[in-house]
Amino acid sequence: MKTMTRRERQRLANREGILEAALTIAEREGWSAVTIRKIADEIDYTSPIIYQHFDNKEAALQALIEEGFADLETSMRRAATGDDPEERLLALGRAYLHFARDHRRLYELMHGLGGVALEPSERTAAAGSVITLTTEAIQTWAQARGAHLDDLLAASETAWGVLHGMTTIGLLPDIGLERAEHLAMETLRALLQYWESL
Amino acid sequence: MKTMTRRERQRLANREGILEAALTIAEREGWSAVTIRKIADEIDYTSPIIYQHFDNKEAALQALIEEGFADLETSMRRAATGDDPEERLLALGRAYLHFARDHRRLYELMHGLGGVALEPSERTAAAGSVITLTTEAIQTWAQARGAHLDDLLAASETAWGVLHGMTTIGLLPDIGLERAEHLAMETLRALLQYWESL
DNA sequence: GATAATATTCTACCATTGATAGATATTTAG
DNA sequence: CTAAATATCTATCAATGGTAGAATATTATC
Repeated sequence: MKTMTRRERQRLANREGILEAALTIAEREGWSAVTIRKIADEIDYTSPIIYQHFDNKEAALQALIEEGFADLETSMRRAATGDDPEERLLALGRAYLHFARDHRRLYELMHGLGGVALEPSERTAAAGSVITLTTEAIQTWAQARGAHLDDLLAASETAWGVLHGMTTIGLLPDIGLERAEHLAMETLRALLQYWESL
Repeated sequence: MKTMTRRERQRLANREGILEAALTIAEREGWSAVTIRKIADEIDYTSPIIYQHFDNKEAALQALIEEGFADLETSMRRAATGDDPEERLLALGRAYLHFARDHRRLYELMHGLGGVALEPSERTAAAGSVITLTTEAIQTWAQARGAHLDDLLAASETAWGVLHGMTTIGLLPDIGLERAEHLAMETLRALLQYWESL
């Protein structure tokens, strides 16, 4: 009996268990309700345990952010499978919006929304691979189309800005992520046409 | 002597003084450093005074947000003076980015960044007039150009998303708001060209 | 199997925060 | 000059992030 409880605990009182618990609480009550004590409660431990796995609350959330960007990258990679370079770019964008729809709270955390203060620089670092992915897709598209894009990085940053901007307004109750996805797709189409015309 | 101090205090211990103090602290140390006690210190009072003017901390910040959107609207109105509808739209966008540059911290607060949790619905309400302004400018442009825009609101939301998205990435240290402004302008141009081609 | 060594977990505490009640000063009115 | 009204402060609360050290459980040693 006791051993059983013990084993159960072992399962939760590790890095991953703590992060899961934090995310669970955030999904229920938002990020500002995520406290060390509630996380500890969620995994049936007391608060000091958390500090054996993370230096502080911020470090734990930072870990979640990194996991989140890794997941986002995976989702985007999986989505961009088609042959048509333009369709692949749009699929990348759709995957981005779908990630936000399916992991709202995590998306909030990853972008400094939801009442958690985190250094922007650390968030940027985590976003790096997503940018790289987008840059590659744009480069492929530009080559296929014979478009002459002098600043590839700028194009990628622009796409990123568009996706994040539309997602942010899509998170507002009046607009919604479905509509935001539509707006984002149209904007991306507009950008591709524009780049092709340069 | 005492009267002097008294008068000095009177000047600060009102709604506006409190909001000014909060903003001052935020400019110095960021929003998560803005505490009731620090605000009180800044205006040479003790903390309970704040609650004579605002129900709670959130209400004070909400008031700042509303002031912020009103300021943003004013800035944008002032900027959009030219005759050419396209140039006016771009000027609107530039004014948006310039506002973020000149009032970084306030912009963060207005958009839920910087570690302050606020109901998105209230922020949306405050943003209403900016949307209206943009919508009008787009409508004028569409009429002048004979562009057939079936969903004017969608166009306006798109522009808003682009501006906010580019601003957000511009706030990141690696990119900067100057570059973000350039990217935003290009995207708006792309959108106008696209809308015209519909 | 008892006991010492080690690892694990908890209790008790600290300073800071948002917020409130009630005491104390200060101004105004009679 | 006193009394009512107003303005302000002190003292306190519960919740938070974080830490030290006590207590418990586990493992190794004899």
